[in-house]
Amino acid sequence: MDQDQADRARRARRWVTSADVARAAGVSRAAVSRAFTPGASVAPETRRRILAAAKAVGYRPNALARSLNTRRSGIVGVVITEIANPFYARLLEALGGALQARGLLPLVAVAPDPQATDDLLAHLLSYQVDGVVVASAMLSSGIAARCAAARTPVVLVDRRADAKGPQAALVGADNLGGGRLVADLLAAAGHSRPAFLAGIEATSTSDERERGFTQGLAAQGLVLAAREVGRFTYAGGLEAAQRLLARADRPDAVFCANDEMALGVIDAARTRFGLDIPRDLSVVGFDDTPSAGLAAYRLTTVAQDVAALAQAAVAALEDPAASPRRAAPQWRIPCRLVLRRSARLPEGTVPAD
Amino acid sequence: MDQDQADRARRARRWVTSADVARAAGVSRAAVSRAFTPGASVAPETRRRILAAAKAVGYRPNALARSLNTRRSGIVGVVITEIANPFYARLLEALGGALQARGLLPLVAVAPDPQATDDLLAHLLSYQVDGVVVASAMLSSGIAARCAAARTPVVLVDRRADAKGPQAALVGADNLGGGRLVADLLAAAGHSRPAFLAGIEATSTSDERERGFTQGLAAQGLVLAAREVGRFTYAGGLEAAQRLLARADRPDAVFCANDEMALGVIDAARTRFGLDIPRDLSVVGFDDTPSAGLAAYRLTTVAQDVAALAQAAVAALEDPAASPRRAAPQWRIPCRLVLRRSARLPEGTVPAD
DNA sequence: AGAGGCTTTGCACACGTGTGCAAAGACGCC
DNA sequence: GGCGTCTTTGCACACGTGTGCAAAGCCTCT
Repeated sequence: MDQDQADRARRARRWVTSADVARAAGVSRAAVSRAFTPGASVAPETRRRILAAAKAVGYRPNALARSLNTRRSGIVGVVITEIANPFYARLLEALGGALQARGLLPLVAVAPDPQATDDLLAHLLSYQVDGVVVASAMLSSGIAARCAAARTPVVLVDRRADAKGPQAALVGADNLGGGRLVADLLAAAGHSRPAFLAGIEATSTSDERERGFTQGLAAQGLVLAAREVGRFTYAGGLEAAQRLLARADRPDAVFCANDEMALGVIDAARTRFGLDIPRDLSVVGFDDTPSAGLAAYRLTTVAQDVAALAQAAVAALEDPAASPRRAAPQWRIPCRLVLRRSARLPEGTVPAD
Repeated sequence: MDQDQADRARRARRWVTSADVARAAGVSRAAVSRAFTPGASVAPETRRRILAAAKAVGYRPNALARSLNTRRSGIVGVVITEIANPFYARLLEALGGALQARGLLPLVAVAPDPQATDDLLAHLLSYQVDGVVVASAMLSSGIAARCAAARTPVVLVDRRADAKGPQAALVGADNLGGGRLVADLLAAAGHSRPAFLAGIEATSTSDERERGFTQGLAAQGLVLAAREVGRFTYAGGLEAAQRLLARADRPDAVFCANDEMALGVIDAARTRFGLDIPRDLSVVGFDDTPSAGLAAYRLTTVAQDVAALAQAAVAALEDPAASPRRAAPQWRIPCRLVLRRSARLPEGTVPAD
């Protein structure tokens, strides 16, 4: 009696376990485990009875315990900075959806700065994550080696890895192609003095967009008239425009490495130089952020297919070839030009809105 | 010899475990465990030797196994919808930071719609999360009961729980106070026909902001001149403004339940009615989204202290009183008015930018 | 009816860690 | 030197689940 009472008191503090269900359904604990494992060998009638008993006592398998011996946690680590940046916010949302569609869940680490990535990644790794998605942060060679040792697939989204050490799989927008699209557009609209506004130097996204742009211009017989750096921010765009538009040979078009800087350029052009967009200056951005569609801007921009990006990242995770090795696989998602009104339109084209 | 070789082969596929470290350091496995537990009883010299050995073999404790018998996973479930909404994106970023500061990590579930919340929450719960933060989704009474049974603290951010069943702790901005701030501002600026643009009916955030607004107006001897609903979206704001501004007794000020709708109202007022903001119409938003600061809008708005919101949510999680019970504790974070140029300024006040 | 094959079930071990308990060792005091 | 106290260490069990293996049950075919 006393023993029973003590037992009851202890039970009350514990979770409902598979043993409770087994007792309730009159089967062994192994049968309960099998009832919750899709392909397992259980008689349909037994499974039904067990599931009913489980529902009655409010049982759900403990994912932690399950992970411990299946060696699959169902968790994917995600390292990301500046979620407040609309592009990364959309990416995270799409990534979450893509993971959930496969029964996975993202364990998110917000990196205050790129240096913090290593510690966070180590923390994520201690949860035996089934994979890691690193967005907007460098991957140090040290941590990459650890992932390789743990046989944990790593996917970099829109970033290139540290040159040294094992390479990780890479998923990203086709920045080169996007840059070329803009070059073609500006050339077709008859611009002659195109400028480029970079984000942060030595960033793969900014670099690739620039290379694609200049290559595209060259193919059309044009050269870059000016170049500035705007740190990927609105304020940076304002400042860069100040320098860019004060030049004697003012550019007649600016391609910005992201939308936020493009909005800054437009505002500076209007308020500080009294220019009309796009009559006096064409401005093109990158990302197709929500603000780009606002009536006051109607920014022509290059849209990334965020959903496809997320799908590819998850697919790369499941592909064993994604685990760090010598030859790093790459997935490149095509970009799409969104024609609005911040850039002069070539003959015969119509804006999206 | 053969046995040893087979053993070695199996080891190669396994993770580095505490037993490996114990062997390397010449101590028992228990000592290794204690070396990694801050307050545990180990001789300093022994701990040093063990940590050195651990570093040498590349050992990090398995968080899953640890969670299994400490009953603390170090994971906090976060249910959130529409991360793409800048306010929730900032919230998630702040939440991640606040959790990490306490050694916790957010396991994020993206709810495609409020109905999906229950399944996702159940999934999160199976990972024995130490707590759950629900943002932007209702909490059904069924799942609330399950959390209570599992003794898992639940915090609702900016949402009220289902009226029935156990209540969860609630953290949110002081929406009533925010609404009153706007009422006072508009009254002080001499407006006589204030309108309100609601987000989604029966949403606690929209309702509370409206109540604070109308109460504040009443205190100043004013009444609501008109009221519309805009679904919290830019497009909804455009449409609502269409109806609002076509009225014979056109309002001279509109308070919108969030910034996105406010931007829609401004754009509709300018492009479809040729109004000047703020000469012909004052517009005020809520949230202080990044777009609100853009030069083309300079939206006067009510800023929520997102960092404080996140801090409070984490604090509420750690407070045992936050676990579902009869009396639900509430945390209310004060709001701050950000004066820009989309609303007429009272005498003697100066805009923020 | 009996043999053979297939399905279903339970036992027992494994996953990697934390921790109560007791034993062993170190140290100071009389 | 002996005793008591405090620190340090190891044993062994617990956490909750999955799964290989063998036993048992069932069906079919001869």
